[in-house]
Amino acid sequence: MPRAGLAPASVTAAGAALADEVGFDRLSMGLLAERLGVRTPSLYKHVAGQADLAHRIAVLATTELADAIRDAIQGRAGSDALVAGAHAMRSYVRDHPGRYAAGNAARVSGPDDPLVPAVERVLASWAAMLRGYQLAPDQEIHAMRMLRSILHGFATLEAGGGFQIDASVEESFTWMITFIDDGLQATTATRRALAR
Amino acid sequence: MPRAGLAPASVTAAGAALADEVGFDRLSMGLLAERLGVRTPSLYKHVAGQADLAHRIAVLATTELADAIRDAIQGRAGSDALVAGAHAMRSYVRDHPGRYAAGNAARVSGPDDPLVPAVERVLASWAAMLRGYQLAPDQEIHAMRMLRSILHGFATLEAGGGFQIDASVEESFTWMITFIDDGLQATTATRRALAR
DNA sequence: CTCATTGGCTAATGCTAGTAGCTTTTGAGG
DNA sequence: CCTCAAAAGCTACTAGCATTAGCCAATGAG
Repeated sequence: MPRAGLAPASVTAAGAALADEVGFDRLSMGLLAERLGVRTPSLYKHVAGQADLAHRIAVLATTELADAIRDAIQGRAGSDALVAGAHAMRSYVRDHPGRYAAGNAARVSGPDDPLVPAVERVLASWAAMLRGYQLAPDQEIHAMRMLRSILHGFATLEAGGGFQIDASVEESFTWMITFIDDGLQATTATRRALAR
Repeated sequence: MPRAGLAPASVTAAGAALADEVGFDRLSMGLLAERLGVRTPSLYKHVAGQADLAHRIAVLATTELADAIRDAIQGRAGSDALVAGAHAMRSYVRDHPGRYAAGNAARVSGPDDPLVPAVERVLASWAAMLRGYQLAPDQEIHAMRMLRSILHGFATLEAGGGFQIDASVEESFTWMITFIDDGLQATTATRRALAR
């Protein structure tokens, strides 16, 4: 019997690709094994089980998402950075719905969990982007949470087919980001006016 | 063997309660049967299977959510209605995370699916609330989608333990709703200024 | 060339959803 | 009060998926 040349990373990558195809909730060890041309028990030589596989996919997805957002924001500031970052995130979720679902389902297992730095990188990119708006320090956390809520909410509703009405989802997204941008600028402007 | 006096509605209600306790993803037929003091196969006399049970819980949750939002908005307008409706939704998801997850996982099965009118009632309440801001007609759909995104996103992130930093989640929510309210009012004001 | 390690396999276990078919309760109508 | 058909429980069983045990061949360092 010839070897398939698998490794934890390649199994994880194949699992992520499969999750994107069939949906994270339909991902099974048997299906993944079949896709890799191997029998189910062989997978256990590379990942500890389904929970481990899901967690590895989550780390992969979060890392990829962090990269995508960082690259999009790179060299931009203010509105440009917000628009670019937001679109990068939406694109990522649309292209990789299964991985993103894995990322949402994952829970941090301990202090050494590689998911922790991956999540921190995503948050750091958003924080860097928001810095361009020069918000009051005590408002940054609120703005950050709002941003995460709106982007995560839009992405998951879109992925779940939640936007049924026949109106451009693209247009709604742009409108929404403009709305947030205007509001953030107004928040800063108000603060400056009060400081005078 | 005495009868347990079950019915589709009571099985659904018990399933919803159990989902809230242990999480929607951990809900199983066996666990629900045990909770109801009955053997697993007996449940199939009342619901067609796990998929049917999940769908019934989704309909229940969506209906309850629609009621909660309608009651909160009742008799209020503008900012008051937004604040009340948003808080009602957040409270509902915090109190019933399992049901809400069932609602999110559900897909409309056909034109006679009772999930359809339930979802429509939720959307109708949000539409009624937004009417108080007197937005331009072509902006209403965008505002609606933004509102759904932000509330759904915040609720799911909160339910999933996504807000780790030691800052008041309550305060963030209030800040966020105020931000949206300000933006909606500014949108209307801008339109009025332009109309002059 | 040797041989320990690694990665594949088959076989078997256990858990969960779901089905078949039997029995008892229930309640409507004689 | 009796009859009896429908409904609601039960036990026993099947099927699918995750996982484990244990075997054997491929690999590569010495």
